[in-house]
Amino acid sequence: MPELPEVETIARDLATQLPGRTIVAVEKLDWERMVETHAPPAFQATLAGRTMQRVGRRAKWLLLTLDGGWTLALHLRMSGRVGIQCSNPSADRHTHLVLALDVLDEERGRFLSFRDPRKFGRVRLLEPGGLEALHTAYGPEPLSDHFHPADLSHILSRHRTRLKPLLLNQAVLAGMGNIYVDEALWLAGLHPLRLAAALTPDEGSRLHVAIRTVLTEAIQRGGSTLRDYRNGYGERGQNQNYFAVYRRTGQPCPRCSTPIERIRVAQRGTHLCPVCQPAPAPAPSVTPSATRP
DNA sequence: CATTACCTGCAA
DNA sequence: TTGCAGGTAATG
Repeated sequence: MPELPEVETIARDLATQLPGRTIVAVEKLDWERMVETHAPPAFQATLAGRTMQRVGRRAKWLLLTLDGGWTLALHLRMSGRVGIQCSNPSADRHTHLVLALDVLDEERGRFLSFRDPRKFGRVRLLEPGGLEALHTAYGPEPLSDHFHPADLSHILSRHRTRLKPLLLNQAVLAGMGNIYVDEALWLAGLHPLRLAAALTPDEGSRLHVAIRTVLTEAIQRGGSTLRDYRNGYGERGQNQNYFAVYRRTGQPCPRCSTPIERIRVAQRGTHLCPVCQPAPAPAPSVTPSATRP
């Protein structure tokens, strides 16, 4: 599901609603494996009475800063959805976590919910040390002011792998997923099977621009909704209407009109324009070429 | 690096 | 019925 732009959009929405609100109780928790750090009684005991101070994001984690140095971290994985509701959503069979919030007035939602039909989503309740570990587990934030072309060049040069699996690796670069890797590689004109370390300096800087452009535009459009994703208000994103290649197999490339192809890379459906993204030279054969005169 | 597992729902 | 899905961790 959500990649960086979707999680960022949710975080910005929640940031207008949650700071200052107090968690009264865990109203529902019916999928215990969702909470990785605590058994349900300790989870409830630690959360109850805490006030939310800030909402942020690191990689694809949504971070709710609580008083006392705690952080509630939510990962939506493939089908997770987070939102604030005025009426209790606990009856929904796919809503596995509901936090009851303090009552302010009729307008403000009183329930913070995590819905996830596939049950891949995860929750961690972290002390300061745990938050540090979470931060160091991930690569740089691609939209940070500190992420320069040289940082990407360095990443590319020190990995002997192909572009797509590299960009999907959260420990190397945080926040890219299947959609935005395909889109960024198309924008940069690079085939997903190219070897990272073999890019020219120009190709590296094109990729740097492409990554930041694709992510920034997706945030401006409120993220991409394929099926499950909704922002903090339950609304769909619009970025899916602007995909160049993702899930556009057979449709014309926006740049050259060649039909988009779909291949399998790193076990993921991968979309590309065979003209704009020329395939790398095939792996060297074991025997020398027999086509010599 | 590839495969499998984790889950459910939906389209082909 | 099969295969596929926005992610990641755990295996050979």
